[in-house]
Amino acid sequence: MSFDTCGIIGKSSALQEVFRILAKVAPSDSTILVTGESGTGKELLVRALHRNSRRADKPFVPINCGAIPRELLESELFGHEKGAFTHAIRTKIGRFEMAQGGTVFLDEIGEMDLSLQVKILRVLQEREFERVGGSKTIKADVRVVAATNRDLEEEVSKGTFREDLFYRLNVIPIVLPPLRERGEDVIILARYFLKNFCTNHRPGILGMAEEVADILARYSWPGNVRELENFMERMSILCDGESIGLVDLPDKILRETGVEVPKRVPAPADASFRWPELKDLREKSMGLKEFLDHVEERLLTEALGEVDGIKNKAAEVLGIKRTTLIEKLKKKNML
Amino acid sequence: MSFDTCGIIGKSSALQEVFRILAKVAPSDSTILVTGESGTGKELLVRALHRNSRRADKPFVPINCGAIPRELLESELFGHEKGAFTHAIRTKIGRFEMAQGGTVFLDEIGEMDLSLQVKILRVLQEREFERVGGSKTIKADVRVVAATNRDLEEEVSKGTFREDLFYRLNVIPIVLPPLRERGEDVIILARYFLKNFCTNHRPGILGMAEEVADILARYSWPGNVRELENFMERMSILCDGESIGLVDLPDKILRETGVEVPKRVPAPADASFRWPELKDLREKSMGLKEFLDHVEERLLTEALGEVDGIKNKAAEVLGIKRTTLIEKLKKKNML
DNA sequence: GCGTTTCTGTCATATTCTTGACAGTTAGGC
DNA sequence: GCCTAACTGTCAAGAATATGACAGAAACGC
Repeated sequence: MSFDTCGIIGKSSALQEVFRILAKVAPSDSTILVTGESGTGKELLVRALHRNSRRADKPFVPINCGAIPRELLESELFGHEKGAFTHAIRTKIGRFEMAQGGTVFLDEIGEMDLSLQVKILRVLQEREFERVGGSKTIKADVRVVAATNRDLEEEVSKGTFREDLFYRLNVIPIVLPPLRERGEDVIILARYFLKNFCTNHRPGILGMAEEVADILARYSWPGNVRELENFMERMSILCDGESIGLVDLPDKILRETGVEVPKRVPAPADASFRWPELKDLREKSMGLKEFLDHVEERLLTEALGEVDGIKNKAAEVLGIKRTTLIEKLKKKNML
Repeated sequence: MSFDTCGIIGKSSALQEVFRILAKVAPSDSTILVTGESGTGKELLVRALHRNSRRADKPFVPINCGAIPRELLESELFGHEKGAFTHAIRTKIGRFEMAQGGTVFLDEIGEMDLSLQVKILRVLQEREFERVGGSKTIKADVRVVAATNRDLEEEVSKGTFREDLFYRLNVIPIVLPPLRERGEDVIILARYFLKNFCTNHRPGILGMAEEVADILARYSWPGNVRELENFMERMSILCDGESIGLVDLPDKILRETGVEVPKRVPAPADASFRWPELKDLREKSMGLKEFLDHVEERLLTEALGEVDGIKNKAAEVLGIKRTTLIEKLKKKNML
């Protein structure tokens, strides 16, 4: 579908469904409301939306409505004229103006003051606004995307969120699934983060045993992707060996997933991995190229075996193109 | 020096010295006497000589003087006319005639009858001979190379070898060193043979631990290269595992080299080699290419470390060209 | 010093590898 | 049957790699 996912990683059907919707709505200018638990990557999603819209080369202006004191938020959004209030020393451009032609991302819109909600509503309906303390009306050629982790319908019934604004925003609702519902993605993301942290902050490479990956996949990740990312960073710093083992996992995760901690006693190290060394080349009387070829051949064979000879899948497992795999097999007379 | 060694393998200074001489004398037509224990590869050496001579595209005719009954040897060498003796049903061309323009290799010349020695001498001096029972004198445009594992000087003093022939042959003496004096070559050859037998008669690859190689290098190899070759073939058939271990070596060799057999008990398998598997890629979240690159990088680093950063030597250790090594380092930002 | 050897990096060339585009097969689903 | 989806191999072009030829720098012997 040629949709730029801008670094959002995952293959779960839940996520793919989100991408499907996103690809459909991105080209239009419709207002979008993204809902999802905190840490599910809402901002990333909206960035992707922007990048795939007609406004991609115009500004993307995110603003976290929950992080800014309500007194300041208005002038932040709309700007203010000089002398509008104390400290308003000079005229200031607001986010909506900065975003001309582009996209404004209102994060945590559920935190927004009722009084401000009206002004946002006006922007959505009339496509215009005024700076704080200003009288000139400014046209707003912006696409508005909002996000929240609250249940806005509930806020509406509690009276803390304007019903009319909710309906305006909720033209296209997109629900970002929590990590725990993205199955396989946990492992993909975990390995991705681990690798990232290693290349940046570590000599050598820290691996993760498959049993460990399985446990992580079963954990609930209440903090979603953000929690996972932090967790992998911690692991990359704390673990010394070649690979993250069961013993390295914090009790919290082990308890929740109900794993018997095998104690640090056994250390079987039966057939654990060891990077090939020069002496291994010598032992097999191979040159570098021949050795690498042989390693490659073994991996090709194993990959093919694992997927019943389906070259298509084997190539994916190996992270190479199918045609590349075929050419390799040809070269090695395995075809 | 661009000398084609025709499959003679080794780097020992003893052997290099032989090559040096060989390269010098090959282009000339001088008679050569190769001395060396049995199994040192005399025939191979003479073939190399021939191939590097001006006669390379003419016949190379070897004849083992010790293997042919003396009654037959003469007619074998010089041919015979029809009816020269019983069974001489038809005229037969001898080896010297076959070799016209090429090289005749008289192996085990020490075994040759005194009466025949005279005729060889005539070939060397007059460059001519007659077929057995023939009267026509035939010109012999051949280069003669002789070899023996006996001490010809001793044979001369015992009276079993003609002094004049000895001096004629011994124009250029080449002494092929016994394997036990070729140090490092034992290991090179052992690995070479092992690899050969494996590719031909075995699924998979049998390696040889470095400790084993060290022991082989210390053994005396009375049968020289031939014994070593046979031995490696035996190993390739008898050993089951990934690699030849101390326990696989016959007592004879262990006793001679004074090695304590560590019994079959321990089997520590501490950090023994294991070919990388698919799960190792997954554990490190690498694709095939990235993984191989990483293995390569580690090996490059290790090789460089082993030779104090001398890229020239590192390349040799790895069995690649120096320039290739440099390009690889460049690509990996290690330069 | 000076000649010789050894090691070095660069560069152009030849070779090999990778991949996208294509077209043909097979296997179900209906 | 027919359609779709997944899998297959081929091929050409572009990217990447390997290597021979070169020339400059260090090391060595004398």
